[in-house]
Amino acid sequence: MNLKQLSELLGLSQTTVSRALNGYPEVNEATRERVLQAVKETGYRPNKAAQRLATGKAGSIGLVMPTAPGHQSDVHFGEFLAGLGEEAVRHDFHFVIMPADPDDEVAALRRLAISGNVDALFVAYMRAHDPRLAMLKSLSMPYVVHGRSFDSEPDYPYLDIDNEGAFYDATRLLLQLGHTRFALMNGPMHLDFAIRRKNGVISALLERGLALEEGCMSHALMTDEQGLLAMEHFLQLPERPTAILCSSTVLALGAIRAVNQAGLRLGEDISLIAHDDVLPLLKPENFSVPLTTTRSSLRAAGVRIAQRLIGTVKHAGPFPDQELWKTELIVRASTGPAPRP
Amino acid sequence: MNLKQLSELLGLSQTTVSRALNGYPEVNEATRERVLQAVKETGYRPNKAAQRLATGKAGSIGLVMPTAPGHQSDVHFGEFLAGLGEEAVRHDFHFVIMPADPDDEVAALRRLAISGNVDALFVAYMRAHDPRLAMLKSLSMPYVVHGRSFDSEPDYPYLDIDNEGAFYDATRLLLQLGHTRFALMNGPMHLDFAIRRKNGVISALLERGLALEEGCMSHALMTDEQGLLAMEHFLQLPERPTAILCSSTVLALGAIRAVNQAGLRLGEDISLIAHDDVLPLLKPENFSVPLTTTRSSLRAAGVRIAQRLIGTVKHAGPFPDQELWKTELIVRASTGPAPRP
DNA sequence: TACATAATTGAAAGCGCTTTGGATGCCACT
DNA sequence: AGTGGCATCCAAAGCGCTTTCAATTATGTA
Repeated sequence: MNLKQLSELLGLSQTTVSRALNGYPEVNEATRERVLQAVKETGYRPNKAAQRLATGKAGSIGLVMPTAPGHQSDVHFGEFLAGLGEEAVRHDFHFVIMPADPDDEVAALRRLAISGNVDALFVAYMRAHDPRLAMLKSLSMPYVVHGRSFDSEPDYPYLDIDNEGAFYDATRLLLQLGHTRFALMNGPMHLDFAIRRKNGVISALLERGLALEEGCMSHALMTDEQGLLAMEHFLQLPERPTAILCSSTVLALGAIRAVNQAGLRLGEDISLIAHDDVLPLLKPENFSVPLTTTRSSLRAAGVRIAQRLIGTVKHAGPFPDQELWKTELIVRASTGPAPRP
Repeated sequence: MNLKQLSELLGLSQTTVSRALNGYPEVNEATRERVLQAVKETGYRPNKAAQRLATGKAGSIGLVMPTAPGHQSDVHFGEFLAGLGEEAVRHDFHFVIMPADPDDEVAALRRLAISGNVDALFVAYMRAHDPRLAMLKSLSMPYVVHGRSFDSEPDYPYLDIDNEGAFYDATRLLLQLGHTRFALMNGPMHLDFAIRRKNGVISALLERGLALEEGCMSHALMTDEQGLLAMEHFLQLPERPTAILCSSTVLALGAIRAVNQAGLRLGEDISLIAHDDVLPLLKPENFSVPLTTTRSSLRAAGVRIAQRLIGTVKHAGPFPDQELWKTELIVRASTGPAPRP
């Protein structure tokens, strides 16, 4: 069933039927009713590809999903997607997800943009110097970036959390508890948030004349295995750190396994603060020793970004171009006074 | 840059350029080279919406993502998606994901199908009596179902794992270890796999003249909270079960928390076997007491389903219509002899 | 009654691509 | 010279929708 058939069925022109369906005012209410009725009966749905071709809009936002045979799926991605979805469903938007090898990000994003399949783009996993930004700027298609690139003054639309502030505050808390030997378990070094978090830690330490030792920093994929390995490494150091900052509850999961295996007690021998993206599967309060965290909901960020993206496409704006969310510091049992030597 | 402009630039007709690009044989090799060269220089990309409109194909597979404001994101979904993506990227396919309220599944799926945005559909979370099947059958669009509906002889393309066999085997193992009091921690009752797993347990028990008590069965969302609650309930029963079968490592996560909180030892006081979807975040060997599991990779299923779907769209078939994968039973430390009373 | 105005509806031209059904020229073969 | 076959290329017709421009009818006003 297409427009032509439907209009013939109704004895109307395609023009009128189209207008009736799209809520144009210049069509008789009685006629509109008839059309709507016929749609119900026939189950007619406009062909999206044709709509897009005609209007240039198609009610979809595009994103690239990093993937590869060895590439481990990322709960963070899924959680963010849930947020996007929650908002998208309210506006009858959908996503076009282009899977791409992580090495092929820029090209994949460009393909997606030029394909004419999407109205707006979303980009995550920002790198310190992200080549995608230049491309996005040249594109004349709405986009929002999750995170920031470290380069320069950000002159692009983004939503980010105050990573530096979060880890600064967390470090301060540990300092106040008397800790002096710190370690940072971070995400991949090339990612923007990792750098900011590191800076937050360093600047808080600097205020007390402390520094983050080279060996007390790990940069790795945010998986629990990596958390385990990093913590094992930290625990073997001659001057074992007592305060651990951790970029994700996923890393913390492994880290804590290592702590337990070493026969140490979390919150006593070792204090740990993790960043909590509010993953349903890893609630900090459900850890055997509840985790002190810096918290910011990834899903909420997804919702918000979808709002901005969809709003922009629908010209429902204006939206603030740049948002920086504060995180919450929530103290639970994984932090305690520094142990006496 | 569109086809017309490109062809004018080259002094060729749109026809020839189109053919050159799509690998048709009736175009001079020299001409084809020129076209390809021009594409490189101009960065021309065909408009997908137009291609789809013209050909009816657009290189995309569609799926519905259940979501709602309260709806917790599901790691299983993300993991499966990773599998789909891994295969899709090899064929330059993408997904169209339509987020939909779980109550609106059928309608959402229909919208997606009729939208003309996708070449094939994927459907998961099969229900015992799934209304989507009838719709899919009426649609004349390729699809593959993950799981089966319980209704009747399955006459539709599916990929499923042998849920009944898996839980039958798991139960047998526990029986051999001398257990007599069983409990089943299952997924939502209306889902097909939950019923099959239950049947597997029941039939193994029946062979020994045992039955699954009513109070020893829980049906709930597969979250760790629900696992905790269910296990707490089991542990309070007057005749406490000693053998637990568990539909997911996610449930097991919570269940084990409950076991620990009750001061019981996994693998001694309580034996537990969980089904393992091979989620990177929940490796059974990483649990404090490594988990005995029935294993089948969700991601591998995603890869395979994408293969079948894409293959069908590309007429690269034929593919077996129905696949039933055996699961592996992997014995680790969470199972042990039944405790002496 | 005559004419301007508003309310409805339609015909047809795109949107950017694929594909059918010819053209055209060139060669080999009778 | 006449014929058929090949290799190349092109004009134009769609695919299913939106939107411009114009036509038609109904309504109100002088």
